[in-house]
Amino acid sequence: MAVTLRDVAELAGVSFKTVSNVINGYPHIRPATREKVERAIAELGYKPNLSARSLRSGRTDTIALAVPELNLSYFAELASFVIAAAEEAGLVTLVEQTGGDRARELALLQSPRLNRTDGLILSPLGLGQEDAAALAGPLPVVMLGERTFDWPCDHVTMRNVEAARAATEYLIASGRRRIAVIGENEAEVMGSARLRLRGYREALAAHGIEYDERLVARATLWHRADGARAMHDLLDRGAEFDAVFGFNDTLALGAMRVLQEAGLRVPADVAVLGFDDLDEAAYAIPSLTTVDPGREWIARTAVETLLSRIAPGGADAEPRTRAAAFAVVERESAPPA
Amino acid sequence: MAVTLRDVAELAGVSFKTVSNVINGYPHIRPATREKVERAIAELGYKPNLSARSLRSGRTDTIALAVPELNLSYFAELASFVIAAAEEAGLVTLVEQTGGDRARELALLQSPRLNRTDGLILSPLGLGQEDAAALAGPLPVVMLGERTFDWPCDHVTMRNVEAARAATEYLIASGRRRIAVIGENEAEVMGSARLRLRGYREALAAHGIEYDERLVARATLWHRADGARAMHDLLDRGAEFDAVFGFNDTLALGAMRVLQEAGLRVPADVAVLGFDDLDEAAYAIPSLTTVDPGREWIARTAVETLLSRIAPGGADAEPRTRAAAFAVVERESAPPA
DNA sequence: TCCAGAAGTTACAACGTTGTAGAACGAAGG
DNA sequence: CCTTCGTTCTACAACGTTGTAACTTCTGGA
Repeated sequence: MAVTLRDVAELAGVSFKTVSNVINGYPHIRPATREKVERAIAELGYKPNLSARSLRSGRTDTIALAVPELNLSYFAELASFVIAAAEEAGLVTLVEQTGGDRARELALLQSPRLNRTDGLILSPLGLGQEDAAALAGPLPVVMLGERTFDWPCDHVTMRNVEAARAATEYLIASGRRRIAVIGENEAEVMGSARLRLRGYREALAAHGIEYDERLVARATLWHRADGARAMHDLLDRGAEFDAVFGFNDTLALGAMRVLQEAGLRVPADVAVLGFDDLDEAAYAIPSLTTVDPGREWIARTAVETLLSRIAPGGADAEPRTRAAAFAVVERESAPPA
Repeated sequence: MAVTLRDVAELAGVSFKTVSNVINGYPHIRPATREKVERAIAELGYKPNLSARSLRSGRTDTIALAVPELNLSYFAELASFVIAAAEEAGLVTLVEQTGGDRARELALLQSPRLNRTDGLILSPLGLGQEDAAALAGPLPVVMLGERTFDWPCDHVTMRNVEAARAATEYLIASGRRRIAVIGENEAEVMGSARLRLRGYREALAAHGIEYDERLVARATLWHRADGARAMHDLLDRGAEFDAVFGFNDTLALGAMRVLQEAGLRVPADVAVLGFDDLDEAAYAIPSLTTVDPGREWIARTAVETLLSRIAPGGADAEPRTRAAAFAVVERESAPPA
């Protein structure tokens, strides 16, 4: 039913292998032959069967991208960049959602689905050191997120600790002293939450401000609703603070909403600072001061790194870790000093 | 290098076809044989080669989802639901971004990439009636968006006209008379913009309010920045209005931001109403009154529709159109009467 | 005891492509 | 005119799976 190489070959009056050669840019073909073949291809509307091509050649020209959830804006924007970068390189992207769940992350790594893929970009939340073996397979994997475990794969990451420290110091520099944080999650062994908390604590320590556990609000998932809930917790328990650092923008925005519902003014009474620099942050009211973690660079670099792994001989290189530059983006919710 | 059926067969001491039968759930297999085979599969960590399976069987267990951009929150949330629904049905989702560009939409429809796919869910912006031929191929396509053209495929849609009319009537009922709209795009022959504008005009007409072109602001893309720009246009040209209806939430949020920058109070001076009910809308300040278009239902129904097309014999059925229920979600930016 | 039919297993041929090896052809060099 | 060597094209064999059809081996009824 579908048009095959043989159909094209017959119409062009050549062997089907010659058609294959034309398609694959084999150099030694007479211009006249090439033209005949190309005309036949156009006439029949031939499209190569990619399953057959993959089976034979081993290449799929497809990558997988696995994120916790696509309706977390950070991951949506990340995915958008990854897909665009992959497309530029001629690759299609298959998107998986893991829910940030260790079991689902592991299941994905074992899944035969990935064998229709040349590599995986994974943004893990649940995996730990004990899962290193699951990554040892032949499939190239690029991890998004700090190299906190000794996993045998490339990492493309943001500078969580440094950025969180810079963000906190920005608040301190603007005169805030009682800085609450939202997003701590002790279940996460070594993910962003822990690293950003560390940066926060380093900043406090560097400025002689005591770490106060009462200012730390938990949030396992990082939706707006979780930020709102966390802020309610803080308010309910009578915590006193003059700034809030949300471990991501959605948490910060959820919290900011609750602050204003409670009659507190942002930034007059409480400054709010986020992390991610979502498109949304610039349009919030007040606009959200936040950390730009270099999302686009991360996406492009992840694709690039994966491509160089996939390339012949690329599998042998030592695992690399590359970190994006970050910047505090000054806006209304936390004005500079 | 990879483990194949033959390796498993050898270890289990059966023919490789028997292994295939076990994997495919063929009923007539002795329990003892099945167990031997399963043990061998587990021991070798066998995973079927999906390219080979696709080549032979014609099925790919993959669907493609094409949206304009994943960093438009509406499409991110939609994609999240589609991927989840597909996964429940055992399908993997391949995500494409078209930029809402007719040429790229057409290119995708022609692309050999889709032959590694059992079907496509497409959210078109640029296609028109003249492109019907491009849809006539063998690949099942489910369109998201009103059946404004006579395309030979299924449609799963929101009730754009009715919902926009209801939204406008909601504003009218709350006492607003000068209602600006943001998002008109005459380049789009018959997309959401046109339909929502029609609903708006119907509502005005039904209440004896004259349609005033000066209250209509254009926006080709529907990012927050476009909403902000459109609102600047309205303000710059001295348009007088007591309400704004953004054709989607991001436009409305961008506009709301500019309104407040200009010193106008929402909703006291100007009511703002959006369309989409993004997660974000509930946390905006003020929270955004909007239309819930039934996004999750649309996503699930699109996957379901595509599945029934893919199923044997499904190709023959008449094209169906199914529309989601909608609801105006009352929030602060446009309080009820 | 034999036979029919079901249960259980296997052999073989595709699916459409690319890699390898080599055949046919022509041009250049002696 | 023969040899050599590139150019151009072709034949054949995979890649790993599933569909078809056939072959055994059982089971139960006459």
